[in-house]
Amino acid sequence: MARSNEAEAFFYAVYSAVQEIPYGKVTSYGHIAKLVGFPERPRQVGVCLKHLPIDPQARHNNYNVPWQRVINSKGVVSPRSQPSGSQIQATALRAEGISVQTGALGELTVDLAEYGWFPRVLPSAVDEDDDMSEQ
DNA sequence: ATATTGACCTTTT
DNA sequence: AAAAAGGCCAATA
Repeated sequence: MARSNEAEAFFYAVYSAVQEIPYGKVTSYGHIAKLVGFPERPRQVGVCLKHLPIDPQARHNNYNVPWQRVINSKGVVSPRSQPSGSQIQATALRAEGISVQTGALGELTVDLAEYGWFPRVLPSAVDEDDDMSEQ
């Protein structure tokens, strides 16, 4: 089964990375992509998560994967196809104590400064370099 | 079989 | 400052 060994590895890597997200924290698709070693493929991360809770035995599904903790880089829950889906995700996030604000257009925004989880991947890129613009 | 879409991100106007 | 374009590749049409 599976498509290719490469694709399967990517799926599993993504699921593992998502499982690393602490409870009550969120991260972005792009960061997950970086963690698995493919910073240029954030969209495929979404493809992987889309497969998750739908079919229990369709593909490498894993109910232990907290897909809800993955949002886009703007700190907004991805609207996805149906508006209800984002609401479900927002509800799940609130259940973890994450504050999700609803915009006028139904945009579900999360404060990345508070709930964002972005561990640095690079081994030794910057050490004593003080970042002054952080917020 | 080819063509378009999409739970996105970065770089470039 | 905001908007457009490019890129990526599995899944769907």
